Amino acid sequence: MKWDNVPLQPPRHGTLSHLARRVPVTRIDAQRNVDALLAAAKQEFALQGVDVNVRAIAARAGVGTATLYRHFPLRSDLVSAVFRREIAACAAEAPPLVGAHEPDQALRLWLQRYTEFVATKHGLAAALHSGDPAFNALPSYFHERLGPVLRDLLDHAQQAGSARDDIDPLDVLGAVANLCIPAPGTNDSTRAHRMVAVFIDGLLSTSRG
Amino acid sequence: MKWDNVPLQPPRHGTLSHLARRVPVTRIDAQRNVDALLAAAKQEFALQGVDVNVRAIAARAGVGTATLYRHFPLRSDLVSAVFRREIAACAAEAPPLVGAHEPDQALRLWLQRYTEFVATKHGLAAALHSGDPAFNALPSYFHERLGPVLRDLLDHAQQAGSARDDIDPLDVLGAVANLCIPAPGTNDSTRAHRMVAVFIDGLLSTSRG
Amino acid sequence: MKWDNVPLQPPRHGTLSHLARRVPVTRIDAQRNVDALLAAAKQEFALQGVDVNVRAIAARAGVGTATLYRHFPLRSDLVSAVFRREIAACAAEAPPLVGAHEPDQALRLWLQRYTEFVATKHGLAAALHSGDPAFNALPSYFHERLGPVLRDLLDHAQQAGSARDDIDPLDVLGAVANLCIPAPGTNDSTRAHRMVAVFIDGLLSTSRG
Amino acid sequence: MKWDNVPLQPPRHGTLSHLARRVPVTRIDAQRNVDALLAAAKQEFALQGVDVNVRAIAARAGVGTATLYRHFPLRSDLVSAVFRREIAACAAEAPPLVGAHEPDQALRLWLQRYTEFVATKHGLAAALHSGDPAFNALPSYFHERLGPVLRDLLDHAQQAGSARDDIDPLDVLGAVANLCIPAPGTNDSTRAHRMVAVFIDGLLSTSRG
DNA sequence: CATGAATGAGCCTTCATTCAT
DNA sequence: AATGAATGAAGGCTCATTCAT
Repeated sequence: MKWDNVPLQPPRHGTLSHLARRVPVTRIDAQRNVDALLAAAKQEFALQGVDVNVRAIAARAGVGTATLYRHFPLRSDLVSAVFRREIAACAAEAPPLVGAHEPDQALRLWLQRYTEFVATKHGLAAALHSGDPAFNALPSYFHERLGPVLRDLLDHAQQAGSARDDIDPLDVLGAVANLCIPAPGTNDSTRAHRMVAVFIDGLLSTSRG
Repeated sequence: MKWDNVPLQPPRHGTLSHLARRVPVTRIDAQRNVDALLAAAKQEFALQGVDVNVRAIAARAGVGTATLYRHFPLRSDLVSAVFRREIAACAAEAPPLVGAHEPDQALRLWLQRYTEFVATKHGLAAALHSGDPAFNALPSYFHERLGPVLRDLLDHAQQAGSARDDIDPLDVLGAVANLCIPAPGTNDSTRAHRMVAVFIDGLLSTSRG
Repeated sequence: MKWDNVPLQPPRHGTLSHLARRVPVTRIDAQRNVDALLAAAKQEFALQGVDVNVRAIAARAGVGTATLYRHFPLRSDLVSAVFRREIAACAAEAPPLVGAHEPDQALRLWLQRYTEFVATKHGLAAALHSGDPAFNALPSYFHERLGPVLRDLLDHAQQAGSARDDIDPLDVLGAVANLCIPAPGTNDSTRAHRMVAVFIDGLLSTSRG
Repeated sequence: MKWDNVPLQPPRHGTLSHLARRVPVTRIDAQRNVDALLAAAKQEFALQGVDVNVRAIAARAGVGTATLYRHFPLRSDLVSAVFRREIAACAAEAPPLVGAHEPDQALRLWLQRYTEFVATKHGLAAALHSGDPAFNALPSYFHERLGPVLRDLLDHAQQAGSARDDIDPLDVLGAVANLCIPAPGTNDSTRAHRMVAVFIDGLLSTSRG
């Protein structure tokens, strides 16, 4: 605990020989392990879901379990890191769509893109709702990155008059993620897209009972 | 000789006592335990999900674990038993709705009723997708009971021209169940209903992109 | 069918039936259960060994487990009862052999008969040595019935000069029983007899190192 | 390690440091646990038989149960490891005996040595016949190591004319092991040797009925 | 006397996490 | 910084035995 309170930039006086050790450089081998872990985790997540055995990930990465814990103390840290780039890419696709399509079509296309992302991460949506405290940090991460994006798309569609205005984008994010959970025993990759399409139709319908 | 013992034999003709052994009489204490187990399981399922610790259920019911296994050898047996009656009740609500409402409204009301049912069974939907073989039998049970019901409601709405006709009722059942999975850390009982309402709007929208 | 037994039941008129209850007779149905249990146990012993699941025996006999316990409080009671008759038959075969054969041949033939008996009782020998206290009473039962028989056969052979005289018949009984334990994974019904034959050769050899 | 503090990009060629990870170095503490487990298992096997409670072994070794599972995933792994060395030692005693004694005497002495080995492993023979799949690999291990040895001894004795030639060495191995099973409730360490002596006499007797 | 429901101790096994090397 | 050995708490399940009906 004490080490946590140490100043981030401790005073350096005296000789220079001890300075090198103070410099927080990422060692190359450490970085290699991080990369290997991310690659391994991504594969295992796809194969067995995000609640896969910790040792399986470490084994695939060719490192010890403690190494995994060093770099990713929380399970959610690992999941976040694995999907961070793809989430960013997903978010980055919105602006071009807004420029190239009508508001409702842009919304439609982006949500299908988001579906694509979630549906291919087997077990991700399920894990997000597992109730396991280890994943507590994940939803907020998703929300922070994708919430504003969807808010924007919804705003445009609402202004165009084609989308209902009583919906929280965060709810939509969660709902679509839920719809990506496959039915047990099935392996129909189109089902999620079809169900999401229905949901989007509902989002874009102005007359409702 | 046996004949000597004959007087010891109480008159058998005219009674069914000699057949009673074959009749599987439900003991009242056994029935009491079954009831206690169902009640306990229902509570624990709601609190911790259907994959709750077996001992927790038994403890709450005030019985030994083996007693639980005697009456419900498979986990899914217990889950089925817990939800069987409610599923039946859910299915039974459809005919009255068909008689009392327009087709689309009947569909809408029944799906919200189904939502009510699933949403209050915390962890049920998640467990259905757990991949645990113990739950393999559950989805088919749901489908067998509720599939035809929804098929009927959809048929009516389709004939009335208000519902799309390219949707499998089983998919709808699964999709709505998925939408009932609560967002982690939240406890918004209305969220599921709101998301399902959007989905229903999509179901009932004939013009789509 | 029970109706088949009906003719066995004579008409019960008279008024003394309430006195008959005082007479400690074995009720017919009780005897029927005992018989069914013995038959069932014999089959299960042969199929799965004497340490077979208690419920399997009761189930095959068509009675409850408690009924089994009532008649055979100890596991060994059941085993003893099952084999009692056959053991007696085995013992009874000795005198004729003594009369009809040379001493060594009588010994040889009877031991092979004993081998036949033990070898067909799968798991019996193993159970006798299981160390389970439930079987503590069994060996003495075997010894009491068969010990004197073998003692007699050995005495004759020793007097004829063909058998060694430094052997306890009880040890021989145990040794032969041990030799009847089949090699794991094998089902060679002749192996026990062959090994016992070697052992008998040793018993009957006077010159030894 | 010093090498770790060298330049951040240490020269890898010419060294094996990058391969070191692949080399399964046996940690001294791990080895200590393995030794403790083997010692504990040996004692527990002798006291309670090889199907003794896993926890008992771990407790006696002073380690957690999972540690036992790490080093010996299968029960048979532990049993094999415990007896492996002694079996090898037993096999190794044959050649000297062949060189120093007459063939029949060599056979006799070695079988008594084998008896010594088996007789002191209480419950081993019984476990070999337990039918538990965990022990399936054990008999073949015994046979592979000791079968050829006994085959050799028998060949010599047969060529010398003192041993019968119609016997499979594997059968002898099993028979002698069986003879080592102690009579229940007894603790006569000489009984096995005496019974085996008789069996050997049979093996070495050429005239038989 | 018969029943079979109830019991609960006890077993094996797995796995996230920590710690000595 | 990396390792992987060690941990021990759970959890599921079985089964001999007792007890209420």
